[in-house]
Amino acid sequence: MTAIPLKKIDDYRWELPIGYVPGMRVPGRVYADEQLLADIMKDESLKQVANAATLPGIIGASLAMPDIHYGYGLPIGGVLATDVSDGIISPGATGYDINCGVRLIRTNLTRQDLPLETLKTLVAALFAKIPTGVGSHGKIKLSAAESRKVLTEGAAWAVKKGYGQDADLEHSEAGGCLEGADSELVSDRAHERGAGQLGTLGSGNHFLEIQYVDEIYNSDAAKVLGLAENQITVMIHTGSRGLGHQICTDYLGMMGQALTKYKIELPDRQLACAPFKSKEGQQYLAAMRAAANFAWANRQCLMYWAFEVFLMTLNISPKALGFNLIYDLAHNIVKIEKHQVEGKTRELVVHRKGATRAFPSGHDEVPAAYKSIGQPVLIPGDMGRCSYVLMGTQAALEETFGSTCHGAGRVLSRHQAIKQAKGRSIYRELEDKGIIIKTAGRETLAEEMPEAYKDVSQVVEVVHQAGISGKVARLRPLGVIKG
DNA sequence: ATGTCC
Repeated sequence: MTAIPLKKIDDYRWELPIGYVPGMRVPGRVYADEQLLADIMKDESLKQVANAATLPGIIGASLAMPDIHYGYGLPIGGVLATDVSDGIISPGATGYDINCGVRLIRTNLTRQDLPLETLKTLVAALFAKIPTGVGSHGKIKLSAAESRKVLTEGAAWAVKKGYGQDADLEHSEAGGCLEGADSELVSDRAHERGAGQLGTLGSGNHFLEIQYVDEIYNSDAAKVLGLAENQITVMIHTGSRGLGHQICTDYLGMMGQALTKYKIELPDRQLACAPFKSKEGQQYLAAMRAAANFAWANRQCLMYWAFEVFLMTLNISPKALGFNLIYDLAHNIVKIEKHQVEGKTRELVVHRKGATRAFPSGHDEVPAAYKSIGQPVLIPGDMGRCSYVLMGTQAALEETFGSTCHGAGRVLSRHQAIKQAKGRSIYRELEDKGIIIKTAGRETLAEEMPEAYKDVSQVVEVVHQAGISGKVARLRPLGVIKG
């Protein structure tokens, strides 16, 4: 095996020099400590970081967050920015689950309000109400006309239908809707797959979790977000389901042909792309935005049903419950953003694939309520350990196009995890730690067991120490439903 | 992630 020529910049930054892969236009830059780096070097993800550095119009560096692992084309945990004038846009660098993302909800409850029996009842009720599992269908069956509205209006569609309130939209990245979505550029098959899946959780690492605030690192920021120790929160992690997956598949096909048409040479066809300004590039952008809007509507519906379950199960008033959205963000998406590049403002095509936007205080796109502290960054961990709330920083804006990590990142493949879980009861192991789980299938529980993931605390420590986000609070799981 | 192989 050839050694990877990584150059240490400091304890948390590593450079992958131009030349590691032929045709690199910029270096790669990896955010990691030595221990995480050892895991990262076990798979081919650094090669994928280098491959992305060959893409036309790439700006700065091909970036990798500490939770990177091997993915389709670009690693999960990769950030790729290109210039709108001469750069490309790539579905493989965005990911199959378009606008996979996280939503965090605060409540007025504390841990004491949820003794074990109440918690069990709540988890069972959530599992009964919210469809989970691969291919699951929800209670909303969208007509063709309604489907088009969802794809252009996003979370606002759900709020208009009564699933939530206007304040939810203000507390969401992009207000829960990207302008410029075009439902006409979404295939019939994608529409069909999405029609029955609005308000469903899905499978894999997607979850709905009841948590409590276990530790506060920044009390001023926590106060602005409405978080205090022992408070109950709810986190929802899901995306655009079969609809986004189908859109990615459809456009990967189109981009494969675009490579020939636009004479783009790549080290890996999984990075298939088209010039941003080309017809193909613009069509993918508009379809990708439609999928992103579906995902925002999806998380909005799920939040509303969770709200109903809490009200019914605990038999309290909405006011007493105080079920308010703190923030909702995308961690698989392409955004057109203005950034400073060598002292000049340039418009960039920012691909974040398993990476979270982390804009600083004062930034235009941070909700008014959080302007003083910066954009909330939500980092889901595995179901046995913890999740984090961070905030965006100026350093992130300057170094990583305003980006940070997105989660723990797998260390065991699904297959390896199933093998290691043989003969064990993961359910019991978690219950012994006070965590109540309900999943559609035993296999998901094994695939998603805590040891299948890196320690999210270590990942978060890297981005905190590197300064590309700041720790605000740690959340511990109490009850989880999964697909 | 994903009607985990149209």
